[in-house]
Amino acid sequence: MPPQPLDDLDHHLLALLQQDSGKTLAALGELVGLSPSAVQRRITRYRETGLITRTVAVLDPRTATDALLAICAVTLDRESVEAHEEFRAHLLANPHVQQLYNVTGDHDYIAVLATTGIGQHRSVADEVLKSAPNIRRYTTMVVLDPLRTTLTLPTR
Amino acid sequence: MPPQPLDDLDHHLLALLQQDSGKTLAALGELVGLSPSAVQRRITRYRETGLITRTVAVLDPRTATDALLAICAVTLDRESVEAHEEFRAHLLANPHVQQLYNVTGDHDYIAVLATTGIGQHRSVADEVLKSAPNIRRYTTMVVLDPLRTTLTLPTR
DNA sequence: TCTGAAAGTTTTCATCC
DNA sequence: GGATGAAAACTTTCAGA
Repeated sequence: MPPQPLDDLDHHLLALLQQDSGKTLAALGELVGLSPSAVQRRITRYRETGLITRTVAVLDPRTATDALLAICAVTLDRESVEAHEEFRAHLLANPHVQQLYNVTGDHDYIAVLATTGIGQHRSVADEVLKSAPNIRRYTTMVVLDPLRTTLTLPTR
Repeated sequence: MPPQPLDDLDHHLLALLQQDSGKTLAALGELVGLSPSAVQRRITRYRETGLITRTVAVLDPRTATDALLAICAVTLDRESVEAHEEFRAHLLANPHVQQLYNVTGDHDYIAVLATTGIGQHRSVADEVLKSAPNIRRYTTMVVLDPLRTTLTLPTR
């Protein structure tokens, strides 16, 4: 799948779709200056090339049933490939791991845990972190306010 | 807007919609055991109550034009309300700030910066962090691998 | 009050130019 | 890239449980 070069209209469309994918092809076309069929062709291409992986509904963490977010910085006690693989598999198996990043610096991983409250957080943290293999240490930061939560990526 | 209690069907629907909002009402109805119109009524309610804030297209950070993610932990040098307000406004004004959380612990904020490469990252980091008000210190962790990037929240 | 079904409208999809 | 017709989806309305 050759990652075709994007033109100005693509950048514009992708920005719009990342803000709101519920617009009709006609509405999108009006905004970017294309016919609905041209918009449709481009969106189909984004999907086929894997640029757009999925479209999802976003819940408001402030409205959602007492959503509790926590950010964990994790350092492994071994740097072997197997240790990392084990750790990743363990965390990715848990649906409460909303995000997981392998990062540079003092920590190896940053994980975002999403639960419905402090009670659930405790049990998930126990299961996900305490029982995870190869962890040297971890720090948990409870989210007091999710000021912005998007997955928007710039395309240029 | 009364945050109406959710029943089992609501939990099921919300989980499905957070995974893929592209399904048709008929397909969703089949999965949860409701008619398309009943499904639509519920989804409309989620939107009206603000539980679902938007539906968006998700770009693959690995496929997207050399997307570079970085996670910054920020500590402010003053704990005044004004200092926090200033800092938040400054960061939220920048579209490259993909996520921003106010957290407990040694740091005050965790920010996720999304750029198209190290060059853009430098300029954004300069603009967003160096010129931000009230920052005592910050640490930047470059994302080597975005193993999971969702905004999925559990509803129970 | 919520569900299911049907009618009317809009959007999407596929093929054409 | 634009346009058209067919298919599909969504929205609204209404009657029943």
